[in-house]
Amino acid sequence: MTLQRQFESALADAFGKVLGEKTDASVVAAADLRFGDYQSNAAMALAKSRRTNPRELAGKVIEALDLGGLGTADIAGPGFINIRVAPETYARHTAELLADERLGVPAIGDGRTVVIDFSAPNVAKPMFVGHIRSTILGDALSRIARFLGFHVIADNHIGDWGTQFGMILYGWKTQLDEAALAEDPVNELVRIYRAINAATKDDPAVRESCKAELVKLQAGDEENLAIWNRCVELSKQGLQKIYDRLDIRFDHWLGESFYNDRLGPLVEEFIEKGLARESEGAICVFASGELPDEQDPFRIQNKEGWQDNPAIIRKADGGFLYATTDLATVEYRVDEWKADEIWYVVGVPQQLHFRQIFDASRRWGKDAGFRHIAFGSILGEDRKVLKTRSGDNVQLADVLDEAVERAGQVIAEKNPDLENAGEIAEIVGIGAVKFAELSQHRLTDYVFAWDRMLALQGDTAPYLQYSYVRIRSIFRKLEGGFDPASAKLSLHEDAEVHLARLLARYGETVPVLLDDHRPNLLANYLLELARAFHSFFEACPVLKAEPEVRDSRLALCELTSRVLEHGLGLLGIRCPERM
RNA sequence: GCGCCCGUAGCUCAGUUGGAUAGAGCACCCGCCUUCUAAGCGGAUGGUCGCUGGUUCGAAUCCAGCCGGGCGCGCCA
Repeated sequence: MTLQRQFESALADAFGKVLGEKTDASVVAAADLRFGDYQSNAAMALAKSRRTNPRELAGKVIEALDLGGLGTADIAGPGFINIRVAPETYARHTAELLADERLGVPAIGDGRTVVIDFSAPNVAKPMFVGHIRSTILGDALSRIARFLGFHVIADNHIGDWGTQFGMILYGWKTQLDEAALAEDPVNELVRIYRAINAATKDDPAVRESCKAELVKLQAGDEENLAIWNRCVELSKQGLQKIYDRLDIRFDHWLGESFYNDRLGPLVEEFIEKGLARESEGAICVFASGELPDEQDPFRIQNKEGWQDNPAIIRKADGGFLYATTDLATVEYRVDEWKADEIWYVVGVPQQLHFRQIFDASRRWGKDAGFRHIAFGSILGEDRKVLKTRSGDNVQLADVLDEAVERAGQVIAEKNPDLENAGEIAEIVGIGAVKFAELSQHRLTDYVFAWDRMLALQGDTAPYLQYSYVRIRSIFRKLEGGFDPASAKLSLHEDAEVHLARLLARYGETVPVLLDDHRPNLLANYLLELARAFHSFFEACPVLKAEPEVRDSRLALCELTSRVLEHGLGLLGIRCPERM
């Protein structure tokens, strides 16, 4: 059990004795080490509701408090209860964590099934930097949820059926370069897409031809279906290369096309059940009237007052849309996969869309714990959102290449004799890109800048990886064996105690990451841990210390390297042995 | 017009859900490599947390109103 939970339990008992009834007493890591290791504001909160003096209440609680020798408690200010943990407690706790393969992290998921929808690029287009957020965030959340005991289904809902296929089909038939296709399929698809896209702008005839190709495809024309199939396969192979580099795997790739057959019947079902009706030629889902207007995602207010803001599920021309596919997808995930929760890792602009989908799904009887895990936009230098459609967008593959290139330069400079330099540059460079994304609050918009995303010093993945590397280096130079399982720890130096203090907090940090789906809290924790380690490393020699001190410090090093490697692993970032 | 998000050090950003003297990184300045990897460590400088009120023992955090920025509001995804 984490120290935090032990203190909460002891404090709850003490409050129970004093107040004569069961209460919860939350304990958090102290804001400032001068106040102790942990603090509780429970006395102030409880005194308020009971109209008693908080300091007095805190005093009685401290008298009744039994910390079992883990530490000492005192009162401060208006009624804070501060807990100071004894170094021996940290020493013992560190030894316990070394024997625990979960590193102190409780499994809170309880086997519940959660479907995570992330990345979802369009086929026949490369991934741009804009895709980085959903892809990396979604993967990290998948790893975290899995470790916390959820049954995770990672689903890549690729855009394999959009209207862009009209242009691609027409381009394929009129100007495909077979040699270029063999060389670099995705690039060739992009080339014809762009060429036709440009042509449609000033030639209505081309536009009509594209539309005709799309209609033929949707009607099941064999030739067009075969071309479409080929395009999707080639695109998937291209995407897989990037996912391999990013070390990302999906359990399913059920794209839009997978739900095609369901769309027509779904719309009919919605009409039959009175969930949707015709309006201006289109079939729309409107407000239920069950909610007050201000809570209803299908109603928004404007000059004329409350107005319907429907989700269109069938166009006037009979075509289906984004909302239709998303509803079919919900149905499949709830009925076939028995999803208890569905998380959508999609940008914040689509908030309204998801509120409508979630509400419509519930009224339809397809209920799950829906979560739109929104994130902010990546902006260009002009502070405008990077548009996927504009041609000057930066490709994700180029960002990765540049990151690895820069990491390679640093290695050549600092450690020219390093073996496997190429492989390590890949681990470091890609780690840097991932960490730049994950260390930030997900809702923050940011301007894309090479130097910022590819920084290798300061609060970055390489900083964390470097602390791991320093530890591995110690163990390589260690003569004779060391058995972490039988290590006896005694902590004397401030740097030792502080390192142990942070190691104890890993199990307190990981479970809260999913409260609001924020991996950046883990990034913050890991940076703090690595800072503590680097300070320790400078202040406390390990190999040259007396045998008992040495073993104690080796135990700290061992646990630190395990937590760093594990924590980075939850973010999808690997650790090299040397760098 | 209505809704959502944002405004914190010169720059980029955190801030454990209302706690104590608001923290990191970058940049700048001063120190530290014959001792376990200097992608590092120690120190210095740097803030009216957009503005004004309110709620209370206590507000960067919650509420209201302004100012500034981003995004979204019927047949794209």
